[in-house]
Amino acid sequence: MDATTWSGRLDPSLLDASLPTPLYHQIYLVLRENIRSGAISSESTFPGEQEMAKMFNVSRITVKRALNDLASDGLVSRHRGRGTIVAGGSTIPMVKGSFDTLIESLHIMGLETELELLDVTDVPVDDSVAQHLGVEPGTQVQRAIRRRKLQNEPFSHLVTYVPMEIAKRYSIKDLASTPMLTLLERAGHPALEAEQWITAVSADPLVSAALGVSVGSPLLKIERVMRGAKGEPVQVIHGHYRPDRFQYHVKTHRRRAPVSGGGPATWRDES
Amino acid sequence: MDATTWSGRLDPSLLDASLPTPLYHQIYLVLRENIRSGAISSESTFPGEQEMAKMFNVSRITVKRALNDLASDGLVSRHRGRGTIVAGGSTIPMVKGSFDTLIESLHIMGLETELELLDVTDVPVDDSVAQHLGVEPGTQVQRAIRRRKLQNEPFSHLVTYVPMEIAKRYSIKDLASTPMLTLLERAGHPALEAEQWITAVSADPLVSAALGVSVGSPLLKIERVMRGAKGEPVQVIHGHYRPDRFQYHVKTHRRRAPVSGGGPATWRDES
DNA sequence: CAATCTGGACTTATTGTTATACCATTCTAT
DNA sequence: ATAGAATGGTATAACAATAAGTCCAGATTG
Repeated sequence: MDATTWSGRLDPSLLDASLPTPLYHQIYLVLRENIRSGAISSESTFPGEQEMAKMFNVSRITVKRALNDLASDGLVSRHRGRGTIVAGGSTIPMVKGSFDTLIESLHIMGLETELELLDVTDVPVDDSVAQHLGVEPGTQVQRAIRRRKLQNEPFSHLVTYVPMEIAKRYSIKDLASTPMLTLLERAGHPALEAEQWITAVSADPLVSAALGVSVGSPLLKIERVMRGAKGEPVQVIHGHYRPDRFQYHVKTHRRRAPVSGGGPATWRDES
Repeated sequence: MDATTWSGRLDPSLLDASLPTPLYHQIYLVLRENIRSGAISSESTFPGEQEMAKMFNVSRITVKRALNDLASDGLVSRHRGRGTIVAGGSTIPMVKGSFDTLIESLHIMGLETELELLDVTDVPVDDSVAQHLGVEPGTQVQRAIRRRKLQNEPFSHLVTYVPMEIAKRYSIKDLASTPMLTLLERAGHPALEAEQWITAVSADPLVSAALGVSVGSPLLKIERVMRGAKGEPVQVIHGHYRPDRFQYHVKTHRRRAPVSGGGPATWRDES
């Protein structure tokens, strides 16, 4: 086996034909993920279209379309007679979020990224947000929709809900120019505690349009509740992040040496 | 407005027709996400098909198909003359991962969930894993593919890579019965440090088959490098998690009181 | 320079999506 | 009770997209 040729170890019989997603797009997704994760190293050459067609058990033209889509994304380059080559040096800027140093992380974000204020409206909260904010469903709160960019490329879509009594202590102008955490501090409700839930979701049309991704493509979703000195909720954030531009990074270490074969030990975050 | 009727605040003009994803599926995804996140409370009634068709600016039959798909997932119930009602009490068991108490979390998982050993093979590592393990690409390592279930429903797909010199200190039989962290301890390389990267990815055919989800559906992906006493990598895990059955939960608090308008403060995890 | 690899372009059968029109059931106001 | 107006369900048809077969063009390699 040639070291510069990717030896696809993909099980062919696993594409699902009973799906609304066309085959060529499924193949596109698989290959893109393999490229992004580094499982297919850059500068390496794919097997030919014919061979890949056999691998996936589809027609050659189906593979071709997937590869062409990758090429139009700039992830691979294709040349007659030479083959399809994984584009090297894909220096996509990547934002790294971190739990260890949440605030530093947010501050660095604030410095290195641009924030866009898309909308500010007072809305009645739905059940989920109401529960987190500790108010009755339907209560009016201030909803701000913001978008964060890195080098002019959007990577996160943020919907924040702030109780009216806190929100009325700053202006919409402030919102556009000042970090929200600072505004909350000034309003007398500094965020002291954060609780987060992290999942993955399909991009819905609203968010996908804002982030420039396809509807249904995977996004990292983070729901965050910020609480003040008395444990009172001061802010709820629903954040959606492009996984190709944003990644959460966590480093933990064990608190005490493990006992061989023993019970659970505890870990804590690095400082 | 009736309290039991969901007042859809969905922007109609945002469905993207220039995509491989059909309209009915985009609508399905949007509604499903709204139900799952709690934005549409359970027991509430949707507006009629006709009205929703206007909302999304599509034909009634397109909305119908989305709603039928939701119904066949058991998320809503539909009755002639009555309408479409969000199914209540969706007691889907959910596993909660946590960074704060990584090991406890893993131990609880080990107790409350079932682990399946799907495959153990010695394979040459790809570039990405090689880098994390600090070995040359192509070096042989032990790869174990495992699947974790909660109440017989799979929720995670785990691929672990262990250097051969560590792997040969335990048997495959051990692997099937004993937690991996315990095996590593016994092998003289207890995991003392963990580094994780969290993103979202589309399910590729291999993982989707193992987890029982559609190809292309969103999954939470966690890459974890475990290191020993001297910082030597002892294990690399590539984990894929079903977002409807697994969620990461993090609670952090600020280390010191913030200075109003001041510089960055630090946070750390709750203990 | 010829054989053979590579990807590209064209045509076509099939499938899937979406819309229009009409039917069945349930609820509600009379 | 009963009529009307909700609701969702079914049938048909136009249209678009997918995926396969076949032939063509450029590059590489001996």
